[in-house]
Amino acid sequence: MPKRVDHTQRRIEIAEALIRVAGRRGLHAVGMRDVAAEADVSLRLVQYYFETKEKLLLFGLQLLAERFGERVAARVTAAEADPSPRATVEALLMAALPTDEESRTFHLLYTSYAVLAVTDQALAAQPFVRDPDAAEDALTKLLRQAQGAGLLSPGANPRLEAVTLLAMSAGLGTSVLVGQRGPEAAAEVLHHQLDRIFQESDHSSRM
Amino acid sequence: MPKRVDHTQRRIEIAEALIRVAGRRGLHAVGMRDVAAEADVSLRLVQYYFETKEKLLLFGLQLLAERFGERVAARVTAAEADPSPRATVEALLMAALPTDEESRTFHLLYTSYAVLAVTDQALAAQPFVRDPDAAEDALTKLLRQAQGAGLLSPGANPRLEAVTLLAMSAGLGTSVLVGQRGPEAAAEVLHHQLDRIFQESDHSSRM
DNA sequence: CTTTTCATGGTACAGCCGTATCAAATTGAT
DNA sequence: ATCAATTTGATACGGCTGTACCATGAAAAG
Repeated sequence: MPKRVDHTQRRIEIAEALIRVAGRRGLHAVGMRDVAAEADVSLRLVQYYFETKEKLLLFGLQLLAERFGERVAARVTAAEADPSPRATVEALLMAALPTDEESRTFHLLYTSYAVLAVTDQALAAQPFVRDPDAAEDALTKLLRQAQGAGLLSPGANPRLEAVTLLAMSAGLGTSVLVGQRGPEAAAEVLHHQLDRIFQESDHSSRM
Repeated sequence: MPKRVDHTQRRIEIAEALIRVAGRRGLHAVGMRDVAAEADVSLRLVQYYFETKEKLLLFGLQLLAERFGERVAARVTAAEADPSPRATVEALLMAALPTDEESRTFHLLYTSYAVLAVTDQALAAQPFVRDPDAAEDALTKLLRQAQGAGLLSPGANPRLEAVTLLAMSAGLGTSVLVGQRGPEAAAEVLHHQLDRIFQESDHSSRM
């Protein structure tokens, strides 16, 4: 048999090129030829590994979500060195803000995909909802643990707070993306909200 | 001189057609011919009133923002019949959620424009930031008034809460748009957040 | 060797897009 | 009525897009 190439690896390389060029010029502006040029391969090769553009986009979305999930997971894991549950929660939420170029690209492209999914059924069939739900579950779990440790303000509803925090984080992320405010300002808002939920200090009863 | 037509009116009609078809098929999928067909005029006419597609898009965005601003203002005004400041705030935030078709279209298109503006400088130059800032100012003002009336929880920061609420509303709106949750669930989250901010004596909360 | 099968390249094609061009109506002022 | 400004209409053009087609290079198997 002829030269064997790891298809999956090649597909990843090409999809990474897609993500790069889309992050620069916008998802709407990227064509097959742009991806080929960015990946430094021929147009035919892009067609070879992804028969159609739609499949390329789907794979790109998948890869994007995967990569970002890993990024968040890594930060959360790193934060778990800190015994404080709040640090973990904070790491999770902050990782979602478009602070550096990588997260900025993620935010931009994920939003682009989401907008497309509203009117494109092929994208809508993709697990767009699954990832946010996973984040919701993970955050809820963290909050529940904190609640078990008596760190949460009384009467807090972990799931509700998780939804609230994630919605805030997403909204703040978008506002940062469009330049309405800087990442620091967004972080501050998040921080303040965490202060409210993790009401550890002003509990004067120590018996 | 020939038949006099109100140019502004015609431009509005055509831009409305743009908004309709873009709300249905997505902004990325709409072309000049689609707009012409939707407005039931010839392609040439669309070119006549908007020399270029870019100008059409810009005008469409402008109209969209204007219309939505009026919508929100109308709801807020209507809510002001209710003496409770909270009702006004609630009206403002709820009007931004994609509950019916009109607000759904607004959310979809505004997000589409915002995403485009990140990589397109012509759109970025548009006052994308002005409108959110206006909403922020308006909401801050409302909260300050409520605070003056002693209705807010102690130590609340009106501006910070305004930013928080709007970010949440935007994030929740997106999640509703992509079908992650229903409008009722989003409203519930918002409602709960308002319960927290408006912490005074247990008012006779109607509804 | 040859053969077979995968991998790559170049290029052509049909279609759509925004825009430009060429005409023709319509209508108010002279 | 005539003229000319304004508004509408049909169509053509160049460019770009995704995809299909045909060919060739490379390397393992016979």
